[in-house]
Amino acid sequence: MSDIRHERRRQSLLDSAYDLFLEKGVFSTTISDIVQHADVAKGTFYLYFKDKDDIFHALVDRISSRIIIQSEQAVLVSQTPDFTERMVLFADLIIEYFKQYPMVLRMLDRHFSWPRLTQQLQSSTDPTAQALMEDIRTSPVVQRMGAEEAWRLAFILLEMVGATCYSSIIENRPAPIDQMKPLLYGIIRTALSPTADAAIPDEKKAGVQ
Amino acid sequence: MSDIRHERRRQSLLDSAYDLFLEKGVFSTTISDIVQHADVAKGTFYLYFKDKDDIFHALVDRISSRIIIQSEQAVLVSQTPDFTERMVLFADLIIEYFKQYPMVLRMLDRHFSWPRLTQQLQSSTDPTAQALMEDIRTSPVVQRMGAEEAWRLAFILLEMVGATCYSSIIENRPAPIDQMKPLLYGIIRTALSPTADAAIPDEKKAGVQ
Amino acid sequence: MSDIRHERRRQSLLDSAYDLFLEKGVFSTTISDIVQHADVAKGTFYLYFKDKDDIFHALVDRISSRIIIQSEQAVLVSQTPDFTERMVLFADLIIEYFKQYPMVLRMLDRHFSWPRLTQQLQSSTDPTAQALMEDIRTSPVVQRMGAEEAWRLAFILLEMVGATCYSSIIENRPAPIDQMKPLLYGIIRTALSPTADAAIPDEKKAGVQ
Amino acid sequence: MSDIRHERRRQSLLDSAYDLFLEKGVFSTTISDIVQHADVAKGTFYLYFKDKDDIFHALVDRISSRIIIQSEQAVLVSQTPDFTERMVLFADLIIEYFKQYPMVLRMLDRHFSWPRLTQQLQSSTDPTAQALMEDIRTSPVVQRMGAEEAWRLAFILLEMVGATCYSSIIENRPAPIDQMKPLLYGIIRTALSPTADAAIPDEKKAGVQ
DNA sequence: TATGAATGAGTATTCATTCAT
DNA sequence: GATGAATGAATACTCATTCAT
Repeated sequence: MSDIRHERRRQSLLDSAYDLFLEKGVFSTTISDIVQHADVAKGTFYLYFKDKDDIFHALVDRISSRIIIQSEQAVLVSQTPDFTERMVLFADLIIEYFKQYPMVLRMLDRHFSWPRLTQQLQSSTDPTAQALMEDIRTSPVVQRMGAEEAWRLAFILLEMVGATCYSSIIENRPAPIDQMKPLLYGIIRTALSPTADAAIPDEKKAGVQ
Repeated sequence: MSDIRHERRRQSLLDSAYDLFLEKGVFSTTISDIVQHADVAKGTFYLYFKDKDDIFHALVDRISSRIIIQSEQAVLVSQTPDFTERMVLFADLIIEYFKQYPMVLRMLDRHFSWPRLTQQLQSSTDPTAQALMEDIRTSPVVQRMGAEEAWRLAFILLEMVGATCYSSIIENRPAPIDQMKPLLYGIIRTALSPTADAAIPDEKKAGVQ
Repeated sequence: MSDIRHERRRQSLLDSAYDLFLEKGVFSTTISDIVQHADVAKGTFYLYFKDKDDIFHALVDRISSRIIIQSEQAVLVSQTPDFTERMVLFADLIIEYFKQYPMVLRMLDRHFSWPRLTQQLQSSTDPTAQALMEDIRTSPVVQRMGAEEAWRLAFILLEMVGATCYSSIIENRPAPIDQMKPLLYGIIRTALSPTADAAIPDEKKAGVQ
Repeated sequence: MSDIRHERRRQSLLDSAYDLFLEKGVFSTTISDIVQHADVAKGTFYLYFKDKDDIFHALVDRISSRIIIQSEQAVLVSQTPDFTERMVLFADLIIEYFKQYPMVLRMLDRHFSWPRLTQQLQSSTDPTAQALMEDIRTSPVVQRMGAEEAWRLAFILLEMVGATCYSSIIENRPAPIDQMKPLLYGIIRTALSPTADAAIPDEKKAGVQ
């Protein structure tokens, strides 16, 4: 299958981009750098990717998926019984990942994002990804709020975690990430707990103005 | 006063950058564009700013301050008695601003951020900025959690609002901003309400891992 | 042969640089001028040379070689029997060349130099260059002083000729080159003559101090 | 006297240029650098010098004079009886100076030159400079060859020494300066000795061609 | 498919010089 | 004389993209 050769080469370019983006930053890495490091010809790049932005987003997707799946695997292993605590653990594992690999976080440049992921994860054949999807689908939160609403909530919480990681770990503000964690987890817990629903206002109250 | 001339010229360059960044995007705007639009010589730019990044960040600060102050003014006018509701209103006004001026949001490119702001606001002589600072300082949340902790909470909530605005308004996901609002405000209300504190775990529970 | 295309293009850039350096001077000639005159794209220049200095030195080498070889050809044609007189004739031909093409001398800007040349000439496949090398190697001076010492002497004499040409022809001092010639040739003759050796002090006398 | 202030400031600019030219090279030093280091305003520079070239040449003259005078002083102290040996010693002292301060040699960039100097020295009121002039004027060489011819010879020999120093000390070729010295001094000795005159050809023989 | 030489548009930045104060 | 803010011309160099082989 030439498809295998094709995919292997594509991955080789992604690997190359990953190394260089981490090392020199996305901006300073040129397509010349990438092909040189991947040991293919200049023109070959364009057979696989449209431009630097294209390969960057493909890379963001790959990394994000891996972080998500890796974290979910650890969640499954932990056999945490409570859904909310599973989600807190999930968030914690992601934060720990970024703590350990801050350069990855810097590279992602706030592009670590849930919605982009859900698309991928939902169509993923990876069993761990499917387990995560299933866990959320059958969660009490979805049953209480409905799937749509629950996804949005999950989205907001992940954005919150991602944005806070970026500011705290990369820009060192407003405080070290370990001091931000209790607050983040507190918010996640209350947001997912049944009592939290009460705080959600009626539609009419939504627009405060 | 040569200082006045100096400041006026600086503002003129910032105005020029603002117009062009909004119109053509930050990346596509060149220093040449900026000086031409401001009607000063090329070299003059470098007397005021180091490079494009420098003027961009100066601009982000200026815009962010203005949005904050403008929103706080409306909050003051509303005479909302409850602190939590003042904060929800404050968030709402910011969201409405970005809804109305999505290009500003795009321009800020996720750089609308609380900590960068607090530094400025705290040293600001603007009465509205001082009123905001005072309101937070004397809030029940600060009294309950302590100033440090409260600032971090505020920070997280603002990051959450900003990140959600960006995704929702600019990238149209996962849902229109009006559908995100109830969830955001719910989270803000519970986070600021006294009962929320119960959800904040002890230090020992913080590290889930 | 891609090598032939490559070399042809390189020479074309050198030709272009030669024309412009002579016409406008090295300083006033820009890379843009060179590529325009050579009718290639800007970027192409950088595939062949690092910067203006790089092409300048490549050009100096090319010109110097040509002057040397051309002069040696005339020496061979003259069938001058005596080695010393061959060398004086050789110097004279170089001086005459610079007299005829003062702009070349100006362009070389005192970079016409023997050691840089010997490297090239020694590895040259040009029969005239090889004849020159052979003539020197088998000269009585080499036999008397040893090769090392003789090369150094030749070097000093060529530096002397070059520096005097520059001052005399380009800066008109201290006198017209024709009035400098007798002195130069006198020095060359005594330096190469057997009796000159007597004047070369012992090592101990070398450090006057 | 405002003249004193003027001269002091001029010297201060020259000092500044000297420091910076040595440290960063002539090319990389800007007029801004010079005025900043001299602690005067930009415009002031132009009250004293036309441009960078102007101050550079003023500096070359100052340095060259100092080296010459300093060397002549040592010659006078040595009380060497023979004129030729005084000249060899003089050359040696110059070489030793450049050996000790190669950066000065680099800065002079082959502009250390006799004719430029003679003008200055001849009009100099410095007693050492006058002693040097007098020594040459009354030398046997001048008596034998005539003043004109002798000056030209001196010129050639100084050019030879300067060019050889530059190549040897700065560009390390063709050999260390200490190995070049015996040859240089041999040439100087024979050139100044009475027997050397014999080698100077008649006018008709001058043009070898 | 793959190559990599050639392209050339595009831009930041420097710095000598001026001149109103 | 002295200042230094303002000027703006001038230029090197990069790098994404193409296309003939």
